[in-house]
Amino acid sequence: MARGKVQMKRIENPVHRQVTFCKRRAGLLKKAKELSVLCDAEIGVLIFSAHGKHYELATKGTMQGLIDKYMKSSPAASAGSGVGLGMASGSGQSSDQSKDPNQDAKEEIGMLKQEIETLQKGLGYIFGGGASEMNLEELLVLEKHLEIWICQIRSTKEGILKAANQYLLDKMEENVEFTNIQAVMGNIPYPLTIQNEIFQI
Amino acid sequence: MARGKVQMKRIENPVHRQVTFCKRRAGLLKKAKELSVLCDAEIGVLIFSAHGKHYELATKGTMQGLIDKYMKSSPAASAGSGVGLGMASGSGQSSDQSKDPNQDAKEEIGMLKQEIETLQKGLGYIFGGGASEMNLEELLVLEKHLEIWICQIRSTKEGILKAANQYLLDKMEENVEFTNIQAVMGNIPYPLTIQNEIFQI
DNA sequence: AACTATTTATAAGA
DNA sequence: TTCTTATAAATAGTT
Repeated sequence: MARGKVQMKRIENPVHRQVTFCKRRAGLLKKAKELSVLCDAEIGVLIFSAHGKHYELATKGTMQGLIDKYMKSSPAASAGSGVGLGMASGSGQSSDQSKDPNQDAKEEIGMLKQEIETLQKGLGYIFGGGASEMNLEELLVLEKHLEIWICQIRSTKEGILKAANQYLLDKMEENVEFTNIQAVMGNIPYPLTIQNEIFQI
Repeated sequence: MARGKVQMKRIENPVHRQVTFCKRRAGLLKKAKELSVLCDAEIGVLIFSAHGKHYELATKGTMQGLIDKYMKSSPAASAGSGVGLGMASGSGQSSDQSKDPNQDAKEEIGMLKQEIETLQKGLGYIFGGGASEMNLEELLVLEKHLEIWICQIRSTKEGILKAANQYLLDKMEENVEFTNIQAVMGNIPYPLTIQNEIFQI
């Protein structure tokens, strides 16, 4: 907000990001306190930095008290899908007569958030600690895996192209004409078995 | 903060207080989201108005998840995992007035679904489209990304090694002796900013 | 950590 | 309420 607009995306420069984190964290906590004082509201703020450090603010009482209050007034968010990594999308929307459409929306939002959390966990697992740093050894392992992965992709690509050629040759013998190679490619099924192996380190 | 300074004390005029509450609440949640996105932090905000209505925001996952995390790490410093792949989620949830709660909810659901789609795509590329297959074009895209990723890893590796060399040279000048190169490497921090880029296709 | 040039947030008024 | 606008605050980039 000064000397240039800032893009609303993760700041990639770690130093810059850390500085901004400090500044904006202070700003956020200040704003929270002000809102609490001015409007007589009870406010809790929890901040977990990407590196695991945490900061908190609770106006009027303790964070624990606030959490208790939240637990009581919140529609007990316990889902536990246990999706895994081969999940299907979409949200289960109960179609039977539900009383309050607003309540429905809230439930759906809760479910979606749960699903997002699961997905993020899956990705985080793959990338080894999410936004944290990797050490040299981990880098080497990752590099090796990526190399293997690329090899397999290239070989799969080759397989696809060969299959496509064969397909075309076969069809040519049958005197079938094609003008749309995309359509042909789309018709060729092929197994893609490479990925599931890669990241089971 | 405009057209006159405001005293930092409870606003006595109820109408004025309510208006300010609305405005500043929105501002606080916005700031929280921004901090989360810019600095890759996980943030939860709980607001209880004086009259008991409550509002909440949880970036990255659910408030429940955040609370669990908070409970575990308790008021003390500790290391967390913090996944985060560079996307933000969350939104304010209100229990009473907003311009149009129904519209808000719909928008939020749309955003969350969008986010899930993005995440699934990321996972899908890795694990092969959920259970489905990848077409040639997708393979090419993936190959390209992997190539870029490997390049970045190699450049990061190089950076680490250079830093390590420099570190050793510096220490040698100080006549410090090392027998454990691992320990030395472990002391060298470096940024690894590659992950968040890769799957933002 | 300080310092500004700017961008944001927002108090008051309509 | 919502929009507008003058002004206070926050803060990005620099030093």
